[in-house]
Amino acid sequence: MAMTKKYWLMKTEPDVFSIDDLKRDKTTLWEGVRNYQARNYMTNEMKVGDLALIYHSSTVPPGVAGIMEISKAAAPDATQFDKKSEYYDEKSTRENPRWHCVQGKFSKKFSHFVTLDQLKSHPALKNMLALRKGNRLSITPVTESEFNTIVASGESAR
DNA sequence: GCCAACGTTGGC
DNA sequence: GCCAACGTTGGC
Repeated sequence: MAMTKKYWLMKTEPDVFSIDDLKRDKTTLWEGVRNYQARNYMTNEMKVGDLALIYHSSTVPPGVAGIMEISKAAAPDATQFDKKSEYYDEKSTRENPRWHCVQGKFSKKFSHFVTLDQLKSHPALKNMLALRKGNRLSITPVTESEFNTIVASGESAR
């Protein structure tokens, strides 16, 4: 029996890594997550074939830029062992790594960037986890209908 | 286990 | 650059 596909929203600062970088590179390791709840989503719940909305944060305006498909399950994040990396974690060991990351592959860039204002004003998204006040998690689950609503906005002719 | 102090996120 | 909201750390 095939597992039900899950949907996610994953934040990235496009100055660091953008949907265009993903399109160019084809795949990416989602390195640098240093929050346990976000990590747990990757290690415990994300499966190959899941789809993630790529959200550009700290931009004007912020919003959803496209879609990435999860292409490899979570594995230890190499940057935690790299002393030169800003993601280095001295408390992490190779025997017992703290941080993991999934691999994603480019799926699509929306023809229309879906801004945070549009997300907030859409009735079908009023319960969306990522939009709740104070939510700073870089990875959040998205329902299938929320996902489809956002994709429809991103792909709509305007 | 509590909680104050501190650090980070991310919209504005 | 500000700051609300939240997560993490570490002393006790």
